[in-house]
Amino acid sequence: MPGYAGKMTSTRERIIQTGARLFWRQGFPGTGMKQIVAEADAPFGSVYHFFPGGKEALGAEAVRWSGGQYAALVDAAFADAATRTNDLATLVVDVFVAAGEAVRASEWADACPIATVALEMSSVSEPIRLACHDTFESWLAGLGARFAAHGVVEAAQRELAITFLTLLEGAFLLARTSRSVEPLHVAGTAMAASIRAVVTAT
Amino acid sequence: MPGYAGKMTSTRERIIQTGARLFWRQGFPGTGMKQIVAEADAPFGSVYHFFPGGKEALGAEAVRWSGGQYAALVDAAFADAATRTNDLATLVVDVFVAAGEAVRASEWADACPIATVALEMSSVSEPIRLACHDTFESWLAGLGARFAAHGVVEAAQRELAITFLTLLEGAFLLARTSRSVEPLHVAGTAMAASIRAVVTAT
DNA sequence: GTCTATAAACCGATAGAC
DNA sequence: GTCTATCGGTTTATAGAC
Repeated sequence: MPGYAGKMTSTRERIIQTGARLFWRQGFPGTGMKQIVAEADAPFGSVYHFFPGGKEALGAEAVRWSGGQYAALVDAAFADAATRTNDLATLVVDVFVAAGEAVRASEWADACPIATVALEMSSVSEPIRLACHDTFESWLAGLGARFAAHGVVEAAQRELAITFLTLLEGAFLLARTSRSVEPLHVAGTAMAASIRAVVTAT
Repeated sequence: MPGYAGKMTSTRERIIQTGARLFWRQGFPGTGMKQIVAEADAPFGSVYHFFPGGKEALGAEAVRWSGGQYAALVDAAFADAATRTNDLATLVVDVFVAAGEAVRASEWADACPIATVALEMSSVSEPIRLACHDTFESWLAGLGARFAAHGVVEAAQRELAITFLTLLEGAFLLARTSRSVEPLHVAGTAMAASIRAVVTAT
């Protein structure tokens, strides 16, 4: 579980990070407060001391924390792929393949850390929906900047970023249910096609 | 909620259809057996009479039922779009736009009927994961056949089908969290680019 | 097969001692 | 700020009358 191995400092941080990990794996309704404090090695009352808003407030905070962690992970994947190629279309194919290997390595359990919570809670909790929305938007901004660095014109940056995230999320879903990297590979090819379509048009 | 309005016959069918609707909206752990039987207007004991495997067995059955219903819905969307154009790339853009309007009309609540359950349960329940997997595969087969009817060569049919489903699922996720049809529109454009890339290559 | 009552465990949340 | 005990309600599942 890369990105979650950092040393845990305060009780509050330990609760957030443990919550983020459990919400990732089990979803929001599927994770109990009792399990969170138990695995965070914290007293039960602490969670309501630090999060007066209860489970909903903890969920929103955990989503935002996961978002920052995962952005760093994706950044690292891009940086690693950049050591092998400079062509953007080749680069994204490489990133999708790497994402597939990561999901396979987790035995098809760990893909996007917030997708499950987003689907479960977007029509139920406005604070959690907003946390997911803000997180996705921050990812899109990062992806757009990355495409810009590779010469993609400004008008196409956001569209390509949305295409990238959409393909990644959809492929994660199919990969987890099929226990196969095939959807990630196909998504990488599709992403390359979209990039080439934009580059050709300009 | 189109597709769920058919007359309900047996108690068993009523439980499956009500379960499917609630799992769609609230996810699997977020839906209680009590709520299902209450809304299905069935006695509580019936659910364990018809589903000795308990909630897990009902969940798998509900997923398979939803899969059939949704396939018919997507078929209808394609048929409707086909009254306006014969070009495959234009057709898929039309279908993605229509999907976006459907999600908007449900106030960003109803998108894919099984995606939430798939993410929640794929690493928890093997019967439910398999039901989701089989459902996705049946959708892919239907999409592949549709592309074949539009002249897509056999070697590219499955790849394009995966691209379509991946883009649709990812765009549904982003649309629900952002409350915007933008991801569906971008996904439609990306799908068109993939189709044109295949057609150009052959 | 239908339906009710209830078991046994768990849920989120709170009170209050320390 | 830490920790425990507990409340009231809910969960899945079962037992057993009809």
